[in-house]
Amino acid sequence: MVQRVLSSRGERLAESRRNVTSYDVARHAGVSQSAVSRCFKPGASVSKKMRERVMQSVQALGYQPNAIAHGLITRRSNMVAVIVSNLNFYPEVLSQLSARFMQRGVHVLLFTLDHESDVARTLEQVAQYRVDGVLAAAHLTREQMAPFHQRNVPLVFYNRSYRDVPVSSVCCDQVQGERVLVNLLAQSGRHRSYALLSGPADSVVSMQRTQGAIERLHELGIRDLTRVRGDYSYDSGRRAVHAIFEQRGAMTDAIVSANDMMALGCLDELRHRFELDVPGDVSLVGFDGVRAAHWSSFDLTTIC
Amino acid sequence: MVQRVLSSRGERLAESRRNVTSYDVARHAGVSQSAVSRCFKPGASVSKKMRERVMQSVQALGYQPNAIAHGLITRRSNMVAVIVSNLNFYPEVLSQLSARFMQRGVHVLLFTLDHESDVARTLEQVAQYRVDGVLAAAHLTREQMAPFHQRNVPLVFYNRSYRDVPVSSVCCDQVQGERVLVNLLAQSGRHRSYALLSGPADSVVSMQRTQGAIERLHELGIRDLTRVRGDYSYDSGRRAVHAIFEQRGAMTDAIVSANDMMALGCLDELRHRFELDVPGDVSLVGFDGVRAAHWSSFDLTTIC
DNA sequence: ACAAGAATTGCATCCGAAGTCAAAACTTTA
DNA sequence: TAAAGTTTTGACTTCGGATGCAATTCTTGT
Repeated sequence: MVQRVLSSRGERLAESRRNVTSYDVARHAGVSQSAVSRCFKPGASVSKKMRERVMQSVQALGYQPNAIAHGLITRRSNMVAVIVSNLNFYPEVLSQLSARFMQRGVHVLLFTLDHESDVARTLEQVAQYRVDGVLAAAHLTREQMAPFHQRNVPLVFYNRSYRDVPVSSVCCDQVQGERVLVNLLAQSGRHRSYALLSGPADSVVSMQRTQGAIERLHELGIRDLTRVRGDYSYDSGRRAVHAIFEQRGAMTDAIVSANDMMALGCLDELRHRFELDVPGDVSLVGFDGVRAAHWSSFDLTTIC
Repeated sequence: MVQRVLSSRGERLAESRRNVTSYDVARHAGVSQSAVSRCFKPGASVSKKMRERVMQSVQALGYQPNAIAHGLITRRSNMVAVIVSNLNFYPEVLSQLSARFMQRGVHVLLFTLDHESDVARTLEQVAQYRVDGVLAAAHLTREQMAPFHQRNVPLVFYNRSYRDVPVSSVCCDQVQGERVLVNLLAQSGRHRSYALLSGPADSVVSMQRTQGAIERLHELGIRDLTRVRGDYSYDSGRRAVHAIFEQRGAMTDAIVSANDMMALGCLDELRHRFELDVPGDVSLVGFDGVRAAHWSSFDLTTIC
């Protein structure tokens, strides 16, 4: 019975479009399928003669091992999920990440979040692909992390940390970072009126940065603070300048932005629309250290 | 015999860490595995009662269908490979792409190329994952495309086209585009000396754009042309300005850059290091239409 | 040349879900 | 209420490669 099954497998080789499998290679080389499989496993027990014979058939048939089948049996997909939010997307980081992973034979399965709304659905997908690890540049609740811990899937956060939850994360201290930036502004001692430009309401990172800024400003005895909210984009930074000036006239002479993109938007709007000098008339700090912030047109004060 | 196998499968349920499978759900709900499977297939023949019973067990056990196993049997991985080169990486495009694919239940498996050197290895990986389609923002030779055609895997190129090879590609006409940009420079009629800043030597896109520029400049009777090469990066744009001025003194008053990033580098270097006015003293055109090109600090002339 | 040991090889089975097909359960009709 | 038709359900096989184990072949030592 089993024999019949095996032989019918072989016979079907004749069929057209099917992908070449290890059985096909085995038949062509006159060896067992196990032998073929072993030839692709580094460090397996295979004689030189066998390896040659198999590899010849591999070449002849153009065999490519099926990573999906491999993943099923070994329970390792050799893929890591990278979850990024569409809004604050770090291109350099992603590209470097992928390159480094690929060097180690791991591939990046990309998940993007439009709004934090579909996090749950996205996490389901992540779970279904049985990825070997997850790198999240997005906020997860404790409940959302749990499945990964249960299944022993490494979960690492990028650019956000959690107090009281034992998860790995690669990030800077958002609160402390913002305090440092505020200090830089304050130490010149010449600012009359501060504005604070936050990110989206549901961004934990924005919350932490904003908190750091407010704390430090309060400690420094600064009370006069305009607060506006953006969405992390360049354009929202430009709009924010208008919002700020509407609230306070053009008094504001220091702006603390929750990220670099918005800061760049502010900067351009201040300089080109309002014809103000930055940092002469208005000082500005960002956060993230994106490439563009260092370009000589901007030379934005930023960190991370 | 087969029965024993099945029952031993069931018994192993008692083991600890294993992922919950459809067999586990079936056993818990007292139905067959096929039934569980059908409950996850839209439009399958399942009674309401059955679906409820199964879903209850699914909830109870926290079952997540295994996309790997699903992919193996259906021969559809629901993944598309996106191959991008590390150098010219279009963040917005990638993020939009991923979002749109995800809406359709397809996921992006990311492949990055450091140098065009490891293309072959990368393509092997792509093949092994049995992706349902490939989007390549990189140059492939005819031989490298062949396997995809043979296996009927849709292959689409982004931002590069091939003459005489029947492949889909989404891109603009590089040659014509550059001709248009040259026209824009030329029509002012006030430029004495042109410089052409190309991309990496192995970039076909750069070759085409450069070719378009040279053709058109020649047609316009412009002979005085400095040529330098960059690597598509902002920094290489800055360096290029020095290279250009070393070759021609500061005569050059029009620069055609093969992409926007380098153009922005040029622009910043011209303005802030050489204190020249752009576009007053030197005119500049890019190519790609990246976001930053439209920022008001730059307002770079670009297309695509 | 032969036994003991080491290195290879093949058989059978597994990974986890999907699809085929026939049996079973439920409806409708006469 | 029995026959005929329709819908559900389950048993079994399949996808393609990995692996434990026994069988086989190859080395060694004597």
